[in-house]
Amino acid sequence: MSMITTPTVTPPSTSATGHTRPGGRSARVRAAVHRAVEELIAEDGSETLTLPVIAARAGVHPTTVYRRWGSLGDLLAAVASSRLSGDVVVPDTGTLRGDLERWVVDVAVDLSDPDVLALMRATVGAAGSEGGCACVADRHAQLGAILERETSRGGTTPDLERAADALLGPLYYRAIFTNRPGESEWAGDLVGAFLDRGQPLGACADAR
Amino acid sequence: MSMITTPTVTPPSTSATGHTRPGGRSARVRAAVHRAVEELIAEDGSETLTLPVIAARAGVHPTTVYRRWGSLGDLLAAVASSRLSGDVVVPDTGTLRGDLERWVVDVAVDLSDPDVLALMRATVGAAGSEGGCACVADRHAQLGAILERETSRGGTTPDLERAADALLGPLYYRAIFTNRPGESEWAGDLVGAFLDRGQPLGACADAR
DNA sequence: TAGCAGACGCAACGATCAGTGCGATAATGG
DNA sequence: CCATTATCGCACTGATCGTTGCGTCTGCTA
Repeated sequence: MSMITTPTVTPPSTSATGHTRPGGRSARVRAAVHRAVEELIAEDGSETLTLPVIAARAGVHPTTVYRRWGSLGDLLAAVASSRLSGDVVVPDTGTLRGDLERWVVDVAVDLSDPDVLALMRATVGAAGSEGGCACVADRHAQLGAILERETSRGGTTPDLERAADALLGPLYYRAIFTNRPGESEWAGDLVGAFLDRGQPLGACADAR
Repeated sequence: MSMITTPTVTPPSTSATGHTRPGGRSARVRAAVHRAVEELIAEDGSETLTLPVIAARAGVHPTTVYRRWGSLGDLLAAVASSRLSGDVVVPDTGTLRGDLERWVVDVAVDLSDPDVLALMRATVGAAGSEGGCACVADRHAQLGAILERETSRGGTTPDLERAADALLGPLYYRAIFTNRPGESEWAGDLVGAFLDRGQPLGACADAR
């Protein structure tokens, strides 16, 4: 097994809300609504984003959306949690550095998509702290899996919190609070700055 | 001069929109609307946050809010830019490390306020990328001032971008995407991890 | 002090939203 | 294959939003 998928939920196929009836029509409605949310956010950027508009785009009655998801925040959190999960697999390059570098670059590439950014912003704004957690929960789990595998290799691994601070922190900070999404090159340097801690001060600017 | 204030705008006193008439009534209306936004966000957390509600809380006619600020996103960006600026001064402790440590702790304390968090989340969600920039523009300028002063002392300073990634990144990442706002102790360690780069891997977890 | 112009309040309009019973449909389990 | 029940569509209502035109007020300037 050279690739392990993310250890989050989504076990079988469609993965509805996971409660009662993940059958055919419900899954179809869910997919349509999710796609409508992504499309609308990609177009208007969370302006004039209301439940009736989403329902109309999805070809679904507004009542359905109100009943299944309740509020716009919950719907956005669900869409974000579903969209931002599962599309990044954790590679196994044999070394911790290689795993981190490839994974960080993948995350940076994903974060460079304006649609993903708009979805994350809207989710954070409408769903509060739980929305923010929904955006990065999967990434946190992936990072934990990478570190855990290094542990199973017998290597010494840094703390998960520290790794999240040093890697996820700059990535998401740049994505949300600045206009430069951060290129792949810069993301790779992030891993170097985190792992290689023997360089003198000031040499980090051109340490590549 | 032992303290230098932030080098952003807000030169004289009230600082209206800066366009034409910063006089008495306009400033009063502006202050009332700003306070209303902060109060409402602190209470309901950006749920049911609309312009008529804000106007009613501020004791101002909704038309005024619509005409002066236009959209909810612009209003939130203005409030955030005003609220998140000027309340943190850049101390001068004599050393780069001391300046950074005190400033980072101040930022962490400010970010531990739930009201500030709610305001930032709402701004990011409603105002898009410019809203995010408005939230951290002042902090970026303060960090630049700290580094610039170290340069004027003759010391060698790290890159501003790197410093923002290593300090602002974890701070705002934790504030927005997690529920743990990050204590002062942890914030101080951030500076150490950024400046002291001679520790072996894995020792950072208990490097305090 | 007097005129000017920007800023505000008022009232009204159309449009849309959020929410609620009720019947119909289709997916699940025996 | 059939009963059950979760899920969805439909029609409807009250409430609120966003916007506009016009008159008034007040801060600025000659």
